[in-house]
Amino acid sequence: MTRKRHWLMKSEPEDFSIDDLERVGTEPWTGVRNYQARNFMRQMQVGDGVLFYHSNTDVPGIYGLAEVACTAYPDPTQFDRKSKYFDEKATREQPRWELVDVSFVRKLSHGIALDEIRLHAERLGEEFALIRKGTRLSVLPVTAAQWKILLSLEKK
DNA sequence: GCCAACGTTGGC
DNA sequence: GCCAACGTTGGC
Repeated sequence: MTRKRHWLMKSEPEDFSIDDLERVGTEPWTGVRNYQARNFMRQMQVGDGVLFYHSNTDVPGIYGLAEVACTAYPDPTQFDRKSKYFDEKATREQPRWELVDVSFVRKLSHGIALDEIRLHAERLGEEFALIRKGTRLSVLPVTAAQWKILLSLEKK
C-alpha cells in the first residue's frame, strides 16, 4: 500500500460542481484531453485526496473535498461519436485518454478563493501549478504540505 | 466577452 | 524538425 497522495481537480461548476458530486456520490472524471493531466490520473491510487476546484466562475476556488475511487481506465467518451470529447484517433485497442472515478467527501464550510490562495503563494511554493503563471492544468498534484496549508485556510 | 498563455496540428 | 495557425483554458 503506497502512501496517500493529494491532487487538485478543476471543473466548471456549470458543467459539474461539488453539489453535483454530492448528489451522484461518485463520478467518472470524463473529458480530460491534456496529456499531463492524463498522466497524473494514471498515477492516482484509490483513497488519494482531491481538492475540488471550481474554474470559470464568479469566484474561482476550492469548494470541496473528494477522493479517488478507482485507478485509471480508458475514458469511454473518447469512443463515443456523439460526445464532444470524441477522439477519432483513439481506438479501444489503443485508447489515448484515461480517467479515474472521483467520490464525494464533503463540501468546505466556505470556499477557498483563488485570490486567497495567491496570498499564500510564498508558503505554497513557486512550483505549485495552480498559481503558476500561464499554467492551465486541470489535474495537478498537491503536496502534503500544500494540502495542509490550503485546508487551514478553510477555517479563516 | 476578451484575451494571454499554452498545447496541438499540419504544411513544408 | 520548424513554426504558423488554430483551438482551448480560465481569469478577469
